[in-house]
Amino acid sequence: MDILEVSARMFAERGYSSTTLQQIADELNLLKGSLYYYINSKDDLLYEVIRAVYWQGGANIREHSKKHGSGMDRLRVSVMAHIRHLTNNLTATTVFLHEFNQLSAARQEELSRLDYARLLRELIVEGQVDGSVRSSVDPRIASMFILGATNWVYRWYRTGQGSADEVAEQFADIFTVGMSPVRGGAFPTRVSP
Amino acid sequence: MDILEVSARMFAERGYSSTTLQQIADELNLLKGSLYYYINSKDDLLYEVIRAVYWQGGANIREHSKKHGSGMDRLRVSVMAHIRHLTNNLTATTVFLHEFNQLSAARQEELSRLDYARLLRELIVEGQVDGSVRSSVDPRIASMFILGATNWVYRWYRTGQGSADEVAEQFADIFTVGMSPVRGGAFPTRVSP
Amino acid sequence: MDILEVSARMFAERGYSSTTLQQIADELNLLKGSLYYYINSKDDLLYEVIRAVYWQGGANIREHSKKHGSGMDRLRVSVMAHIRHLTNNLTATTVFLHEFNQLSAARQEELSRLDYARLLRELIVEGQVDGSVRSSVDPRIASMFILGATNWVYRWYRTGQGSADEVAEQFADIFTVGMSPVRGGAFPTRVSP
Amino acid sequence: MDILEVSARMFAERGYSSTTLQQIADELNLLKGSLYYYINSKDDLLYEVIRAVYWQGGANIREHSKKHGSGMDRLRVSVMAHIRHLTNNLTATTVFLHEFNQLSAARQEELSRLDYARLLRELIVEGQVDGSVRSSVDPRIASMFILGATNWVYRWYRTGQGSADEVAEQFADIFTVGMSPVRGGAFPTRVSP
DNA sequence: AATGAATGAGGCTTCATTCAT
DNA sequence: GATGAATGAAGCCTCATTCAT
Repeated sequence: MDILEVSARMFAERGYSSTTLQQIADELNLLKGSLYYYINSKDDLLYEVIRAVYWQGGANIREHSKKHGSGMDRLRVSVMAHIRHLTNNLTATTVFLHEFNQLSAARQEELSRLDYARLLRELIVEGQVDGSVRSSVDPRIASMFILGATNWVYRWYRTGQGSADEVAEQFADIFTVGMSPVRGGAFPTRVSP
Repeated sequence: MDILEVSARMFAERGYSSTTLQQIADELNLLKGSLYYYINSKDDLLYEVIRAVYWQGGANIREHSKKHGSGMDRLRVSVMAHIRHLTNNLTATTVFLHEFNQLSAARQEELSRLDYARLLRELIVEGQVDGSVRSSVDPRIASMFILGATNWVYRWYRTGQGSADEVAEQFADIFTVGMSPVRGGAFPTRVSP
Repeated sequence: MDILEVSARMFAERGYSSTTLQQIADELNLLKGSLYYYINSKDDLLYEVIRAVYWQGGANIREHSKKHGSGMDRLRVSVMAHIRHLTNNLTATTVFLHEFNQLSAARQEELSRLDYARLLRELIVEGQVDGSVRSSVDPRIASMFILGATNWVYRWYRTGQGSADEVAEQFADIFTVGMSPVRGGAFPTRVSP
Repeated sequence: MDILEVSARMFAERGYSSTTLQQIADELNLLKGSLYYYINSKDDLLYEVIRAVYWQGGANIREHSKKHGSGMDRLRVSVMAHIRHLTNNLTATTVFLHEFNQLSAARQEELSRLDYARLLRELIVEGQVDGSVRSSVDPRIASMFILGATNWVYRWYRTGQGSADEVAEQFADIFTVGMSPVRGGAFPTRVSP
């Protein structure tokens, strides 16, 4: 069934609540009412789109976070893998990040059990234990920093304008260096704001 | 008029298109139709909320980007100021970041003339010229990296849980160090993805 | 007060129910609510505009219909006077003819007591008695014929494009000749339809 | 679909803007919203009603204007046919003549391409060329004279009170005689107005 | 004489959903 | 598997009218 594909694309393009079942049906050469042979509700459609990319994304991060290496190494690998995953699934990721809170409270709750930020936070903490991450870093804030940066990618990355690998590497270089223990000298001077 | 305040709060809480004028009117102890004494359309309400925080935010970044110091210094200062601005305007920022694309194409266009990312990108380029930013950094990608991280703040930052200053400093420390020219030695070894 | 003038003009231009009190107030540099210092209701405004031109028009016809001469002579004179009256009062006439049936049933009834068609019909009948109007003419149909022709004038006559007198004379020539007893010969041959 | 029929009747009876979709739906035993399964907007409903009778009317006149005979003969035939057409389509004609200017400017424009008055004017001019119409007649004014008389019919003609044929003949007799070249003598003396 | 803030009723339109066929 | 006709609830918006000041 490509109802999910079509729905994902349209939700991504014009937003969940601005997409009508009529439009989805048109795209599928079906009548509006006929959709209900396949779905139970518009809500379910959104849920399915989000759930799929959400679990895949989580599995992807988790898988890479279990590789060998320091905390920092595994953080780097996991985030790069995450960026590749979301650039490979741009429409679904867009829907996920944009329309998550259109889901019912119960479903939002359900999908929050797999907490991307927590996965990253744990890697940072492990990095601080093994010395690969600077101890002055606040794991909670830093994990949100990285997650925010990656979750913004769908807003500007367009296939064809530079490879996803390049983005992943640039991102990783910045936070890897930025969170490493200071080497060879003083910390950069602060400029008072 | 606190129609704007009330609207901003409700748009932030439940989304623009899930907020009804009925609900806004109820909150203000007005009849639905009475709102039209103050506004022209629901759309205008969204526009006003977004426009205000958008211009303030831009002015704030721009102002700080003109201070003295190296490109990196000014980048650090500007981003920290931006974080303080958005934590001080959480609801409006939420509406801005979540509902921007519910605006008419014309209004999106209008509000895109002031491009936050460009402001940051310019500072990065200037930093590369003056040597305060590592030359291997891609200004376009790095500016999006920082903007993404800061634009995610509204999703997890809640007043009372750690100060905004702390967030700003942690963020700045990471990208400042992360984008500096390498000091005293080799670049961290890449882990193949 | 030129509320009546302004209203008449706007009713003529965009129709009674498409004209809002807001628009009328704007034109008068008043606030919408302030109109109610002068009027009782929008309905009254329409009524006043129509009543004025209606009575004037009726008085005008009646006056001319009492002059000397044959029935036909007086019909001619009255209709020509009527045409001059309505071209001199184009906006009010437009409102009268276009919006008459937006009036309440009671007011329509009231304004129907002065029946233009009846005035014309009586002249035609008198003309048949005195021999100035062909006896084969049906007075009821002929009076409607003339009234229709004149009541259409407001739709195409524009000040400046030929004088009203010219229109009046052309009209009068046609129905005067057309309703006269046949002279000097046979009636024009009918073409079967 | 008898949505058009019902709508035409109600528009004729109480005017376009005083007719609500609620009333139309009630008449059809539908819910208000259900109408939109059949129509796109209230405006379209008006357009369809008018367009249909408008084209039919134009085609009817044009067809008869191409018959054989003098200009006057064809004018007579065409006008008589027009009267029969409008008496046969009283409600639609009423809507056409009363609500035409409630249409959007674009649609008014579109429907003005077929200009009834022009068709009549051309016949009059041809009549002047072939000698069947008096040369002193102003074709533009005379065509409006006839069109006005016929366009007024819907206001007073009621089925059952005299046949449409009778009306058509009376009308035709008046303007036919009235516009013929003078026979056997002087023009009727003018009465100075 | 006029303002300004509201009211309240009702209008057009949209849309997810249902259900007999 | 799918259609076609409808439902029903709700949404945005308009506007004549009121009334305290």
